[in-house]
Amino acid sequence: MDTTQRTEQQRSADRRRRELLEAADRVVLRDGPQASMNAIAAEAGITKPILYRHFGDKGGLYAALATRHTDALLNSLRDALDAPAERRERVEATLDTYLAAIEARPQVYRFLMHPAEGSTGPDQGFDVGKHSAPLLRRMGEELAQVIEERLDLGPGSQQLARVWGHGIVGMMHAAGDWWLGERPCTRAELVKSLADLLWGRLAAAGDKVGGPGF
Amino acid sequence: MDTTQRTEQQRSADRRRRELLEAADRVVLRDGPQASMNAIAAEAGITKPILYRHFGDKGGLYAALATRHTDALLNSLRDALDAPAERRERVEATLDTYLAAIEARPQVYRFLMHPAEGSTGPDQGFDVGKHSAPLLRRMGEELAQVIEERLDLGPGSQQLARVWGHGIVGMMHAAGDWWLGERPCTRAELVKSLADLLWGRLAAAGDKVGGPGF
DNA sequence: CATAATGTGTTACTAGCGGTAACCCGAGTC
DNA sequence: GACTCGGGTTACCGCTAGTAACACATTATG
Repeated sequence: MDTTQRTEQQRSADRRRRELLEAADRVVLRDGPQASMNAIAAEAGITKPILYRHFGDKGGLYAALATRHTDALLNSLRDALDAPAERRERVEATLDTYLAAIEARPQVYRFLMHPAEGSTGPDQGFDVGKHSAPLLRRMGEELAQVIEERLDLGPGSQQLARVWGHGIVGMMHAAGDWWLGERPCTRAELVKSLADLLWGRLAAAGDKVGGPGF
Repeated sequence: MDTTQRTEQQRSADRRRRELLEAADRVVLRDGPQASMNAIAAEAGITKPILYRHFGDKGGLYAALATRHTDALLNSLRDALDAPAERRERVEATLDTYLAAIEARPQVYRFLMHPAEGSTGPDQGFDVGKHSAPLLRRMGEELAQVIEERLDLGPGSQQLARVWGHGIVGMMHAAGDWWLGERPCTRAELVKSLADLLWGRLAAAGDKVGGPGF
């Protein structure tokens, strides 16, 4: 039988794969999104073609790497979302979890968010770009699912939940990106401000006296 | 005096610059964000070094191109924001303006949003990336300014307005990006859903019966 | 035991990118 | 006529993603 042999090889391949991913992780953490295949191969102590045998192309490597971090982050977010507390507290916890993650490892974050899909190569249409739902989309869909599962939104709830999921994720992302660059306030303040926004303070705010209103 | 001569040259240079930008526009509209300097030069009927003499590097060309479209879009948004109507209507008009813009010219939109900053070149740290506030930031700042000018937000209003500005822009962007890819509903529906989100319907919604609440 | 096959790795290459140095040529000027 | 000078080109550099072809070890098989 070659099944045992195949599993043996499979295991070995998986181990190598994990080693390569860890090396890639280190390089990305050091060099950011511009990490080149050469650099990653060098860090792993091997040469490029091996990387390509394992991951197909840069998109494949990106996908594998992204899936890892994405899964980890999504798990954290789910935990925050599932904590036993008031809705507002949960929202704040989720926002804070996300912001803490991007604060702790900005290089990884930038790699995930700005996958440098420019791909100087001649193959742009091939399978790069479609590799794995680029984190933002996945987060949006996940959040949409949670919203749709737990909130009573009346008719058209599914569509509404999806719009909100992507919208909220986008809000979180853009604000986080800006905050990470300028650090204009503490994380807690940012969380509170965003939660206030989601709680309708924009609609509730009064016009400034003398102004034409907004 | 050489002032007349200089203005003469200046005018000529400006004309060329505009021609080049229009050529670049055409290429970007056709090829998307991967438009190469070679392709742009070819479209303009000239060769690369001229482009580099005019714009410094790819970042400079991007900046010039982006500034153009960004200014146009920002003007449209300001108009929508300044229309004489209720706040809710203004917000909806602004959202709709943005979404209509990205719907009308998705290639340009993708070029502006995902500048392909990967920049395979060896110069990543030089001045690329810092060129011009990448649209999202500019929109965020503009919106923040409008919010801060017109709304009475109490203490810390400036910070709050900036967080909201970037957050709302991010929401609009992410939802728009997703919508543009999947087209799950009409533009009007999307606008209404987003406005509802901003109006606090998330906080106001009831828990789904039987569920643990959100 | 020799030989074929198979996985694992390398070197050396292609094609295309952003960016630049060096040259080239026509138009004015002394 | 020599001379600068702005606008243009060719030919190149160093880098990238990706690949073809070759080399070595191990293992299965005659």
